[in-house]
Amino acid sequence: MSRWDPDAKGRLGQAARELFVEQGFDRTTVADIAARAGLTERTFFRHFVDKREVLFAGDRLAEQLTASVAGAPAGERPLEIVTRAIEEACDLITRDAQWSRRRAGIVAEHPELRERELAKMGLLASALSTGLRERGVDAATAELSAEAAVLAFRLAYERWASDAEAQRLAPLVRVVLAELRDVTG
Amino acid sequence: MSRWDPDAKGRLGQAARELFVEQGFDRTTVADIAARAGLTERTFFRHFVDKREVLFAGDRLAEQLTASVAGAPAGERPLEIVTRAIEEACDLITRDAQWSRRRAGIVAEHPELRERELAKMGLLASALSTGLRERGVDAATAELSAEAAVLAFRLAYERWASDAEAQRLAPLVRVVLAELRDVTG
DNA sequence: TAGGCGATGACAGTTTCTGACATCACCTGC
DNA sequence: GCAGGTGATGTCAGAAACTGTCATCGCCTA
Repeated sequence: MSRWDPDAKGRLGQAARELFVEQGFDRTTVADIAARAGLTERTFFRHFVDKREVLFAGDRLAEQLTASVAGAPAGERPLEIVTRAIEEACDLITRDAQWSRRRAGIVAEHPELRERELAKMGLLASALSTGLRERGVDAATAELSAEAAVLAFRLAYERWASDAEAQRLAPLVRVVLAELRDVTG
Repeated sequence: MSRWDPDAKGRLGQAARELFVEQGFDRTTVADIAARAGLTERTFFRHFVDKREVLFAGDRLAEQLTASVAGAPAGERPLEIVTRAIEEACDLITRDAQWSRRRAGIVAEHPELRERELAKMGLLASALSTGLRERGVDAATAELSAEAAVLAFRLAYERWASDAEAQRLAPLVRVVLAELRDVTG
């Protein structure tokens, strides 16, 4: 696998994941990743804006959430719409449970990765909020519903990742959302 | 003002703020900041862990929040405790309204600064959550109350910063919290 | 088969950030 | 007064992350 072989981005991602597991995020340089993928450092930065981004390439998530919100039945409460969109995404996210937990561990250990994760959550909230507004939901309700659902997802994901016994992620989102309702109610 | 004059950290912060306003965050190097403060780049990194941190040096915030939670009257609801703690912090944060708004503008324009801002919000939520648990609140309620209050603060702060007409920040937090209750209820 | 096009390489350069050691100002005990 | 300790700063070298620029490669098409 090198230079002109297909799926350079995928190979870079795979190489990065392997190296992060083998020797940790800090001690892996971008040059290491590129070398394992049979490419150069410069090419890495053409596919990923920075070194951290390789762990957050789930670009389709926002699109899927947007599509899910757009396809929700009429007359439903905004919070219910975005919550179900997130539930559907949960299965995609935790498809490879072992990697998901490993990845969560790596992110948890590195402040700069936690920052990026929070930023990505913010993007998801924006996508959901925009989707709701396009359905005619007023701006404040859209923003609050989206942020509340993403908050629930974030806390649920933390619990899921740190609990080796935990099975499916989606139900945990409902649990956290219920706790949020109790706390604010 | 140079080398052995007092308050090196303060001078670095002041120089950074001036330069960020004058020529933007990107085009200001750490060497520029240090030079204006009469110090060296190396000394900058002894006072701030990285270039971004100079805009987030409000270290006392977490302490003040913790103290505020610890001093709250017994028998109050957790959400009420953390909300009042945040309201008290609002006045500190917006003491210099002009700089607060300028700073918010700089942060909003730079993804890497938005990341850091979100991370700091996370630290505030952790501080509030810990404070609640030390009062005997169960872990889930503490976490949810803290995160809900910080979410309300974050959205309120966004609205305040982007609305030149907005006066005090604290009442906006209550408004957003009420919206959150409506949305989840 | 020539030429256009997109992806990659090569290379130099800037900037951020770190480690190691020297130097300076101040304070303390004698 | 002065030797020595202590904390803050300077100096220097260097790694690593990123960026700009131009050359090169493989493929596709006229």
